Amino acid sequence: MATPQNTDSPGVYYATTPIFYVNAEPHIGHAYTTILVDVATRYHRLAGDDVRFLTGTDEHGENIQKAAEAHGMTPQAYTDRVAGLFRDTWDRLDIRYDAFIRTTEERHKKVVRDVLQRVYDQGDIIYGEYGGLYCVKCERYYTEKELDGGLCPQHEIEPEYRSEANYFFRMEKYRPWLKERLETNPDLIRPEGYRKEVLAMLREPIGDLSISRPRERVPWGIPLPWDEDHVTYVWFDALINYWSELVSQGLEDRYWPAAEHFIAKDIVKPHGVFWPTMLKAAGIPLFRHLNVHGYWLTQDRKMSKSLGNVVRPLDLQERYGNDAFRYFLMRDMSFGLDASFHELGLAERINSDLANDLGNLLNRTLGMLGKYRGGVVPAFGPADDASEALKAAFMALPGRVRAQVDELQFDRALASILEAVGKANKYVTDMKPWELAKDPAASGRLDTVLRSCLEALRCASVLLEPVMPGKMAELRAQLGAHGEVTLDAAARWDGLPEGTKTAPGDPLFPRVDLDALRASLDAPPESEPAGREAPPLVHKDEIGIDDFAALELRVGEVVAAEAHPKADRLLVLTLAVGPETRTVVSGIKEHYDAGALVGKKVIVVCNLAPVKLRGIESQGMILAAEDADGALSLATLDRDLPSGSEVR
RNA sequence: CGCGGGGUGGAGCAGUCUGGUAGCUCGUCGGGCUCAUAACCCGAAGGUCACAGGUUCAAAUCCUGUCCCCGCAACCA
Repeated sequence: MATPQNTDSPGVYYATTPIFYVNAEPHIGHAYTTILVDVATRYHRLAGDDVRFLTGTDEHGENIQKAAEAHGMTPQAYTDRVAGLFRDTWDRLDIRYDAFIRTTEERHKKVVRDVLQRVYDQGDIIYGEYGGLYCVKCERYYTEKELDGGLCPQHEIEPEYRSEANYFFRMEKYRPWLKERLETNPDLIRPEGYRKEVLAMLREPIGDLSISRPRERVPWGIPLPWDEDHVTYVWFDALINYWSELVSQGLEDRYWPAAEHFIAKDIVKPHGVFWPTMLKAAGIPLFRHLNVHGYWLTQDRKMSKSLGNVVRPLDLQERYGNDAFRYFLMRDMSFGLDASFHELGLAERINSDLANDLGNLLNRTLGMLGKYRGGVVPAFGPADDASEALKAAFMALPGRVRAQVDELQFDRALASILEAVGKANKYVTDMKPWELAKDPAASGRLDTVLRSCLEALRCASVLLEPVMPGKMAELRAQLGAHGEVTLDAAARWDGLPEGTKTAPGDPLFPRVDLDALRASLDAPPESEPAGREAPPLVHKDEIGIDDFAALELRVGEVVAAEAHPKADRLLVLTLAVGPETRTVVSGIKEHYDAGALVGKKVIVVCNLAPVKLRGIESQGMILAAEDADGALSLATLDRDLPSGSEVR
């Protein structure tokens, strides 16, 4: 599991989540990454490793500033509130993090400034002089490769050389080094697919990284130590949290090279490209692994706020229980791949694995123990093949689970454990303890069966502890087990002292009524749950009537519409505006079928400067309303008026 | 020819790196058991592992090509 240069600290495990951007409430994506790290760190704690788990919040930048304004709060008050929201969520999900870093904390800012200064002093941060070929119309830079015969591919004009008043990190300089590093460290980024993706990024110039913004425009940031008129921009601020928190506690020597970063696949580039080159420039050793997981999909679309399909983790936690929810997330996603989230799938998983197999094994075992042995743990009776086989299956588990966890195969680790639980259930059926109980001569054999089941349950509870800390503690409480909870304890078949009094309780995992759930899922959707406050509107600067009158809006009739041949989201519309015909390229392909648009009368902005979009000139734009979820509706006419009519 | 992921019994997935009788959960059908949360156990039906070539004694797995689906990027005047 360790890479060749990082074998120096095999028993040390420093795991991180990304620091989450506080412009929204925590959702399932945040929750999954964080639970994942919680599970991974808890497994390493079980194994006795020296573990540190860091999470936190990213609180700087223009968007935060705007969001704070929109809520009528200062940035500090706003970020305080949202950071608190994240911490509350993690508490409720039973996340046991060791440290929580906020990028607005002094201890973080200090380290960021130190690192910046160090990189600056050695000449890897440069001002202005870098610049590049800039197309004034696109308002962006182009690399020579992107240019079409030296001309901007969009506007076919010659770009000008321009240098911006920004600082740049000389990232490109480190590209060959990083490439070589990834080639010689095949598991630095894992799973494999994401390593390949980063290597693909490194095949072409990655350019230098803009790392500052003028402070006058974005005051909510960390000023550069050598130029207080600029603040750090995004990544040089955020990524350093993984290092700054340790430094602030004086723990970098103890934990650093053993860093395990966990991220979702959308931030592979910053973590796979920016971060390693930054570390290299700062003279800090590389992290041990970058571990990349996929998305949870609902209705096969990415979970996102704009789609309005956010599954709120707290809702599910309340309905199904935190432990069962964590179990589902770990069991139903193969690390690195996307997975589908369906409430029904969650419920089925709970019933089959947790209620029927594990919970029921506990219930039937304690039931028999109470009936036949007064609820007191017996010594083993004589051994037999079946009991030995069951024991062997469980004794092989800790090593197997450990290996699977090291490979990030949490789904398989859980399957392995539940497979052993299944064997225990079969063992009960095969041994027929209820018959042994009728035969006084079989008393010793009955002891063996009961004791074996008890040990199986205890071992399973220890191995499942990292995923379901609450329920597994309950399970052991019912067993009367008070021994230590370690990987070693899961590798013993004598962890429950004879004479222990068990304490049967309520079913550990009540079954979910699937028929009722199916019925409720099929039922017409309830109206939007009340009580969710609408976010305040963000207003633009006030304008005068003259500004408005500068717009030339007219009625246009769609006479033809077809897909843009070179773009996925664009339609090419041909509009009749009075006697004129115009071509307008519009980004509505996902919302309207081309055919259905013909004949519609829409509002056209006629005096907008024409622009080439993916090779086709658009002569104006059409108006549409867009809601918070991204749904579009074209502005059209209430009564039929001829095309060309002016709109005011 | 932008980058990447996926296509495996009715559903959802693992297995593919490291070829060797195709596996898991759910669902269906039949049986067993009765300690237990209508749970547990056994058995059956159901798959030409997207398609076509190739390598091999042997291919879901390796190679080549094709088709389809999905993300990302680009694009949204």
